[in-house]
Amino acid sequence: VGGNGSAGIGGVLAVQNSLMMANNATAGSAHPSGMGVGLGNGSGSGLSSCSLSSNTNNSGRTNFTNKQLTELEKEFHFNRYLTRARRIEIANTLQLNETQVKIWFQNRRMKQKKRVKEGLIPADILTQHS
Amino acid sequence: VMILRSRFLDARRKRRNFSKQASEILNEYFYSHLSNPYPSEEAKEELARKCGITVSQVSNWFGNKRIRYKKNIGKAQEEANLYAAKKAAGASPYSMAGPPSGTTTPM
DNA sequence: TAAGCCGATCAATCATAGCG
DNA sequence: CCGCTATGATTGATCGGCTT
Repeated sequence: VGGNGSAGIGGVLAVQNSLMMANNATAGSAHPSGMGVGLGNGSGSGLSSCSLSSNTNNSGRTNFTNKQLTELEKEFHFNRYLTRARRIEIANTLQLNETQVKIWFQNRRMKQKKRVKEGLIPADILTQHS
Repeated sequence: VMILRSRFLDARRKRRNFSKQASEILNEYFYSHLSNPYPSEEAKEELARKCGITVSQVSNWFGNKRIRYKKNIGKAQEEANLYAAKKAAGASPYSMAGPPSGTTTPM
């Protein structure tokens, strides 16, 4: 089922492994808000070409490698927020766009917030207050 | 290769289908608000309570439902539509406005 | 004015549950 | 017991709104 055409053998393969786990705190604020209505949408996908070292699927989804995810996680624990310089450095090292690194951190923050919210994951290191 | 492959089956995808009743409640809400199937945070909390699941699970359910509903339209989905029509007839303090389509959705 | 973040959602995919 | 479909969860990326 290899969904994606990840190499058949001896390739990168790799399915969602268990690369998660982290903790932290920082509460945010949740606010409801009115928004678009109705279903429908229509993501305009205008993809084409691009066969560089980006492993994007048929859609515009990038499949990060374990290495990339590991590095991002490591960096995240070090700092949940990136500075422009750091972002550039990481993007360069991992061969990703600055935007992808930025987005990854944003999603990661949300993910953690969610975990703290319901799940009890926490403990978080970095509670430097009171 | 493929080694690593999910070391330990994380408790994440170890899902358990929601109870029939929970699905009833969720579907009722969904079809009763087809014109805008986006429950507010408060609504999600209440649905979560009634269904005995978490708010995230409610969000996941609606997310999946919306997408999968679209991918069908014109299938058993319309059939499920009468689901709401039936229940809504009984009690539905919500407003049903413009349904997805009159008859058949040309496309 | 532009850039970043948040919150919600989308869309594709994974992995398992459940039924025939 | 096996194969297939239904369904819950994960996640890179997008959208609108607000802040800096």
